[in-house]
Amino acid sequence: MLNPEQLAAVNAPYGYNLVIASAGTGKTSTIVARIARLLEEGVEPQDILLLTFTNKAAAEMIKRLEQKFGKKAKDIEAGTFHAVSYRWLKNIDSRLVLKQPKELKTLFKSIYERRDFSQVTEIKPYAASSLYDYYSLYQNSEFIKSFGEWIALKNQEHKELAPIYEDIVLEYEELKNRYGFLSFNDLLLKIIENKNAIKKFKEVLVDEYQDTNNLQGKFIDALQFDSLFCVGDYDQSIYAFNGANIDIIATFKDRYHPVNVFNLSKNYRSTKYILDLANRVIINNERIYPKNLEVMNRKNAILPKLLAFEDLYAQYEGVAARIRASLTPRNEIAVIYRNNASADGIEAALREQGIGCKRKGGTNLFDLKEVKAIFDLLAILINPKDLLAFIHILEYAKGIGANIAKDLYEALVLCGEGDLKKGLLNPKDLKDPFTKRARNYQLGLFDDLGQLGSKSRFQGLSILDNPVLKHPKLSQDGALYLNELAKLLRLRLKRPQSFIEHIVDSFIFNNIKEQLAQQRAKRKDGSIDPTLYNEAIHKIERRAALIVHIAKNHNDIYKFYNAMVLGSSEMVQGEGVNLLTIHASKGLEFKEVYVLDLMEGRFPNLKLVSKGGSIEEERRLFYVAVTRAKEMLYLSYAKYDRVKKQEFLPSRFLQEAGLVD
DNA sequence: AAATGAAACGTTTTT
DNA sequence: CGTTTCATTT
Repeated sequence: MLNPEQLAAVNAPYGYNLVIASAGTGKTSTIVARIARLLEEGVEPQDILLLTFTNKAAAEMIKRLEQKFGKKAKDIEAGTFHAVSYRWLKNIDSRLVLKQPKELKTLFKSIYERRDFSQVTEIKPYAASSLYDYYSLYQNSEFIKSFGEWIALKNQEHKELAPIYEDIVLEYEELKNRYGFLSFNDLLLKIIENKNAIKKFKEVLVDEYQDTNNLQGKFIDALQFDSLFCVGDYDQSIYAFNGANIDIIATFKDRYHPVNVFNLSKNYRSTKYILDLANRVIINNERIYPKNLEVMNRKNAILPKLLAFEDLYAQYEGVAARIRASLTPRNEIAVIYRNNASADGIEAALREQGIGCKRKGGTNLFDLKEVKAIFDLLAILINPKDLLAFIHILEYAKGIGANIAKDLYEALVLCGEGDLKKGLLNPKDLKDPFTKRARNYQLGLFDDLGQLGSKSRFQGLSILDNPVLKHPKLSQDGALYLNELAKLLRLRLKRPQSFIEHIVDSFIFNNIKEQLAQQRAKRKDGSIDPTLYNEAIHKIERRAALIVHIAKNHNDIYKFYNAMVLGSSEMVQGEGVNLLTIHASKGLEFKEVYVLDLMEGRFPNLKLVSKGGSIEEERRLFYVAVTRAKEMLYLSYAKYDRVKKQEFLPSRFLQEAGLVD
């Protein structure tokens, strides 16, 4: 049932509509009802675009609409900015390959490391990783200045270095292009470039509008629509580090004419005590518009409780003990923290007390070597020129490192006329596929590659006639790996599930499995612990089976691969108590909430504040954290860290909340 | 150029 | 604590 405020928003005329929806005011229901109304009015589902912050949020809203409208709700264009961009780009080019940010960072770093900064200035240059982060932030926020200009303006001390930075970025873009990689940012940038390829929508709805950054803002500008419906809350903007620009929601009225602004002020989620506490703290931020929340939840109001502990680990144990004693169902309890570093402590304490829990984010499935290997093999299968995946796989062959792998890659691409797979299976018979290297030798830039070897060094391989086998430093193992890779590539498969099954059954994957298990079972003296070894093998096989299982839900191999890149962090495994960062908790609600590590320095995270963050943003984080709670809220801190021998003061937010003096 | 073992390092948040 | 980097040997 909708209240009059919600109804007013739902019935807004076509045009520019902004809904200010504070925490717990039924934002999702309002968006769902708005879409329902559009459908009832006869708007075609495919003419509605719903942009959300996570794919899970989009899926939930569509699910609710399906209950009322059946299958037709699935035709609504819905998802994150990135997921939707990907879907559209796929219509233009069906073979896109997304890369994990971590991988791209490695590529970036390899370019960075070839530069010499020492001649230019005394200033210590940004580390490769920071420079990459700055570049990503630049892409998300700046459209007029060049990267060099932008970074020079941001930090005058680096002005001398800016041309080098800019050159690195240029080369990075070039390489990314050559290897056929797309980053998350590229998805949006490409859509903005190709805006004519996108059809016109009747209405575009944007959820979590306060966390829109300039790139996403530009994306919305690139769309054609009759009507725009944005929903957000200034006090819940917590993505400044990703370029989220609070001005976008604040200047909505100035950028569009005429606008209708709706305000949802009735909070259905939390009790009065919880809301009062949240408001006492957020009031310390400058107000853009007044906030008078009306409390609708009047049941069992329990006072929020401060939990103070002498030591960090006493805190984790204490919170776990409380959860064990709690009568609330485990999956309605959440433990929320500012920094992922808090997660291990609380997870261990919960496990120790036999309490199941599920963690979102943190250990990405993709971070596991065996999972990475599966997807690298898949990448080689579907991307004709994936250098990084090729190097990663060949590095498991004895006698091959990054350098030889790169030689082989370039030679294969040369023999395959731009296609790695062709170079391996149907190579042009070049006398010397390593000419590039030889030319460098003539310039005196590199050591001699040595005499080309003979292909007949190797026997019994099905790729015996491949000219890249002439590489003088290629080992038996290396040749064997290339041969096995060729066998894998020769398969003509369709369904993602068969792809993954064949990868998992392959010689290469089993060899990698063996190597990883041995590594993981190694004792200090170098011997292998057989129990650990069997355990490791078992774990790897279970994970491989999990990937096969996930693949069953997909029909298109490209879509499957990219869905894994786009959505791997949204997957959660396990049952029980929810462990989340504040950022991950956005949009969720729980009956009972614990906020951990409320110490000055850690939360607010003052290191970040000094590096360009802001105390206001930290305060909004606190606001988001406490407003996840429906009935019970526990705020916890420790006075001392025994391991780091560090004393803590309670967070200033606890003072502002009136819980400590 | 690769493999191995020893030492240092560092820890923000997400699509 | 586990990963990343460095130094040494082959």
